[in-house]
Amino acid sequence: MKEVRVRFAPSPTGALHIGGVRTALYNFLLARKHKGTMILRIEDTDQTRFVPGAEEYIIDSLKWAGIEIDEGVGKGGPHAPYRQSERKAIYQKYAQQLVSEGKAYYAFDTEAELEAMRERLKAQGSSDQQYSSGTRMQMKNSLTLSEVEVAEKINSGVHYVIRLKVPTNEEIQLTDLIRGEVRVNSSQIDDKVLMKSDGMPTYHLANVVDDYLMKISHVIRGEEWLPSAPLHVLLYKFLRWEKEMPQFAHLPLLLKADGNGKLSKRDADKAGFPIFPLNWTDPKTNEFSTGFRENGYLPEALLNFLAFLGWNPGTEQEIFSMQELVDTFSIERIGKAGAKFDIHKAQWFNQQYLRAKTDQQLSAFLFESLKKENINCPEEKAIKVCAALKERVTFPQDFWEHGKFFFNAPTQFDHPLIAKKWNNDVVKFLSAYQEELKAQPTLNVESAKMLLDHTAQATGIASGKIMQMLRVVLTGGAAGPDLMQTMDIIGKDEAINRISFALENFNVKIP
RNA sequence: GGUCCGUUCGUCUAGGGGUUAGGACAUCAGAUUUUCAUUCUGGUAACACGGGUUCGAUUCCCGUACGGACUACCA
Repeated sequence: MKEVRVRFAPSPTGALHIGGVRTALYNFLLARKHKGTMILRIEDTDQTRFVPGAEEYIIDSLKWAGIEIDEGVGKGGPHAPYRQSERKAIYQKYAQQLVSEGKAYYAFDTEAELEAMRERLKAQGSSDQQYSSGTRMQMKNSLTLSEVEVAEKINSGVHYVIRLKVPTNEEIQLTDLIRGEVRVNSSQIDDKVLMKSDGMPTYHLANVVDDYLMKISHVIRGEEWLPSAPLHVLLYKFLRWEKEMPQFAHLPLLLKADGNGKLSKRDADKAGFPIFPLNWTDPKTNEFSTGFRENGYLPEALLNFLAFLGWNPGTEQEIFSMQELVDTFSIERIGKAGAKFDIHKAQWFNQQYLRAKTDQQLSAFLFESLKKENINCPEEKAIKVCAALKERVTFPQDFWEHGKFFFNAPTQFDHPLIAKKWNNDVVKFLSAYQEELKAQPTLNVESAKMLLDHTAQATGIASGKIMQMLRVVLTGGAAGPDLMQTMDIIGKDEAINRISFALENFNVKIP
């Protein structure tokens, strides 16, 4: 097998879509598996759609996700430059070659003339309104104009494009690694523009030329490219690069979770989950979008989730480290059908990955939140808090969200619950418990529990009857981690303070 | 409209001419627990439809339906 060289080739027209991350991932996995090379190429041939910052965003996103680039933009390499806008002359050369060999031609039609053609064909009831073998002889191009006219036009600076002269009625066949044989009759393909009037190539030309020059072995891209793949095959043929033609693998699409259709930012917004890896503010519209990173998704969990959208190892293992993905991945096991994007599963992966970390690793997440809140905390306490909260957390920020009461006395209490459960027995029990706590030199999980049992005995009130109120008193809420553990973490003095506060303030409500 | 691609539980999917059609997420119920969560146990739930081929088809073939992509001097 020849050296595996794959490329991820986004265009810098905005934030990187999550589907793009998956495409990049599959490319990366194949490269790593075969000790090949992962290339990042920026396809910025459409100057009108260029968005400042998008390229950096793409690079940052891949870096965050752990998808490493071996060669390309931001990295350099033997085939530089890797930004297509900087390779204009190269495409120009091949386009000229095709023209001189009669495989492409100049076209001078204006937008209005193209529109008129489409309208005319439509009116005639023609099934397709393409600029193709059937219509090209009625248009203004170097096939219909004399050599002199063409030269005149070009010299006068009139805008023109170069179009591919697609042959009539020729069977074009390609083998897609995922879909098998795909056959298309060339009559279905229109005379695609290769060079635009601004001197830039279109995707089709640039893509084929670069893949050839950069010695790409596998083109792994989204299914939306399948219809134009035959055109690309034709280009390889016309350029006599058939032998070096890469293998194609067209990935199934990522679909929206409910209903049908391609996953879009709109759907994600509606369902309340991100679709971009990192936060992004569109410089043109100023529209802000949240990212997976800022929402608390761990990159390794997101990647694991993404890897399984369209691919599976055929075993029952679900949790895969990057290395395991590399070892197990194969194009043959990529499915054909589109996959709906279900954020629940992504959350489950996140939870799994979070739980697999040590309490100390987890404490780093808590410290991030504490820093924002300007709270100092010994590492020992942070670790204990994380241990207590570990099983009930999906995102890193949950440690703070679910554990605020470990650092600040609650200011809000579950009033309906208090109204229902606060009674004289509770007051009697908590008063006694408070006294026992005061008499105790140190408080830990064991002594808190021991004292609780002792208080129950002394007052004749079962501790089960007051536990929920004790929880509200200490944490403000009705649910949370083990109470004895909670008391151990907040400490003796704070526990006593919170009980006193409740005794003084909750008492009022008892008739 | 045309071309191309696709279709197994609600979702991600395994499987493949003869299976009790398997797993995971979600969901429901029970158990455990001082609450919630976790954990454990169990349950509901799928081969789009119609023809062939075959002793037998969810699996192979052909249609139909449905869905999707593409149909720009966008990628």
